[in-house]
Amino acid sequence: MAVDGFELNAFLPYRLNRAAEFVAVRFAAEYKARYQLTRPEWRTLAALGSSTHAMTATDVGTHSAMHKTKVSRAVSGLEERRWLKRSEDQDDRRLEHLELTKAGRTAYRELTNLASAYQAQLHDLIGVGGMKALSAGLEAIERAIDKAEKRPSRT
Amino acid sequence: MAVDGFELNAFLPYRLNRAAEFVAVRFAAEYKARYQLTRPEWRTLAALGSSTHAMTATDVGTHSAMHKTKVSRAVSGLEERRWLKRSEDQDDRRLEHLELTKAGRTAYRELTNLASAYQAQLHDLIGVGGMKALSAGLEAIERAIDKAEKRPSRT
DNA sequence: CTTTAATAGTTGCAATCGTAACTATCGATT
DNA sequence: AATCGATAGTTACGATTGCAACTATTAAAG
Repeated sequence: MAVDGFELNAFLPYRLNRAAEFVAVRFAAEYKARYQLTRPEWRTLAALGSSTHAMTATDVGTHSAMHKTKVSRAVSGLEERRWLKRSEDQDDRRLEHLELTKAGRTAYRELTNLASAYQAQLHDLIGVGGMKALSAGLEAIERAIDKAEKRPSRT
Repeated sequence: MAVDGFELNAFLPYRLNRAAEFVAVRFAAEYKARYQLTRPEWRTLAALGSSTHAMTATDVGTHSAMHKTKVSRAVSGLEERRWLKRSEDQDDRRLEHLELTKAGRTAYRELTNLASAYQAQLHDLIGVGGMKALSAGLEAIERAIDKAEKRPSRT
């Protein structure tokens, strides 16, 4: 269709962004309405809530692909709500370990109910096949991300 | 792994956003450095450049999943560079048809070279299988988006 | 040890964003 | 044809963002 060899509809960053935005907007509207949570806050809550052990802010950033200042502010926000508490690392006092409080875990559980319901809607929308393919494709990217995180890069 | 039934690593909005962000950041750095282009500007340029006919601002917005104010500003930016020209619709004067100028098409061609090179890198990074799966999955979402666009929704 | 480089996290500030309100125009209803 | 509701696009303004610079701390190099 294009004169030269480039096909925008096959260009991954464009397609991914479009899909991610489409899918995120509706869900964000839900938790924003119910909890006045911002996107970075939800993503931080999710990262912490899904982890069995405490994480540092940097961990949250790499796990969610968020800029460190975004994480920093989200952490402050969640702390003000008393959904999260920080604790200094004894060996390395630059680090702070982040953990959800009881209230935070409760909120997380409620949010995951919303999330599950939304995931089910998406499932209906794109079908089992689409879901499986997407999952496999995202896994491939996630492997690449992990690989890239060993050899560092500024985010 | 999670206590309840929710698995963040299987939650589509989170995964998509993460992947999209990872993939977009590196590419954005390239065209920002070479052309001082913002992301919305690149996306608008891309939408127009890949289309055979003129588009309205609304078209650009739905095609790229960008908010209309973002599109509006990106259009102004591209117009100032003289990469894009507007023309009023004769039948409906609310509409303006957007087209790239010669300079705009040239820029688009240069940008698509960058894009192709980047796409090749991604291809290497995630492999043929990952690429195919991802493509199939994204297609499923894109179909869903098109469907959703018939029955409207505020973006 | 002392100096230097690297890392974790925060913050000031300018740039960007999205909501809501606005202008202008069109189509439908009466 | 006057009114009302919808749509295209813009803009004012408060909120959010990311860059760069900063503090504090640790690791590495000499």
